[in-house]
Amino acid sequence: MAARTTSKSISDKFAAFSDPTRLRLLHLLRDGERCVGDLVTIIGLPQPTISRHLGYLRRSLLVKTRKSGLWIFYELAPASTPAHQKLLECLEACFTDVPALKSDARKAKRLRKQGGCCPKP
Amino acid sequence: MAARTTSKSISDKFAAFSDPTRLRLLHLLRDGERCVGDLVTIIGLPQPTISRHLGYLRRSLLVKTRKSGLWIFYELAPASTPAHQKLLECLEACFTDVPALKSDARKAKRLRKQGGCCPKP
DNA sequence: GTAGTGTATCTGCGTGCACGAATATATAAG
DNA sequence: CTTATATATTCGTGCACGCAGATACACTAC
Repeated sequence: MAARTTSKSISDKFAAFSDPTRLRLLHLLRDGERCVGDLVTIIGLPQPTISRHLGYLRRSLLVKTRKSGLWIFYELAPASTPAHQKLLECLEACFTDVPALKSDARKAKRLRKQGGCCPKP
Repeated sequence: MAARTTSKSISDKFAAFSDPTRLRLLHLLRDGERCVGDLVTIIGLPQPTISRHLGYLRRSLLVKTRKSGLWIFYELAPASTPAHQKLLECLEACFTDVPALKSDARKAKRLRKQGGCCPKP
């Protein structure tokens, strides 16, 4: 359904939300941008896997990227439609449904304090 | 991801929302229960296709069924979690995103007046 | 230039869904 | 019991995804 080319349909956004790993990524990005390396550290899956999921999120226009030297920072895209806005609200609500989100949040907080893997601009 | 057996995870609910036909079915059920035949009439796809999508929605616990004689009535299931509640709110918001929903609503209203294909209990 | 790090993409394999077509189940009517 | 109607399921094909591993690309440092 979600093609390899940029696809802005709402169905593709729902599809993006339908994978637990992508839900974890989106949830992590709620408190600001992150570089790929930090996301890999927090989630604990291989880097190519994380990059593939981030690519999926980018193509469904759920995240934006910013390049700074060697690092690429991902952040949530602002809501473009009412349905997109409601989906972002789902993200908050999922916190009680998906157990992994809680431990992710703990690791994320710790990593912020330590500075992460890349220089903060 | 979404198994053929009953699956109550929130990811499967997102997956259920990620198909345009299922989005149309869910949207139609917002104003009360419908029998399969009426849904077929409104959507305009083959009956086995509609039944297959309804089965998917049933397994993800998004709809409930009620049997009455020869007919099976489908209706939206009440929200079971905060995320489920937000998803139902997405349904409203999708109205502006998915063009098919508008013409579905027109056909649905007309069919209500005509009584549909099955006796109303 | 070479080396090294951060990120993205490709390859191969397995699984599950979408669809069309045909068939199966269930209830009702004669 | 036979027929008709309403709904569900199965079969086969094609496609897109998930993962792991290997590799390619981009930028930086030396």
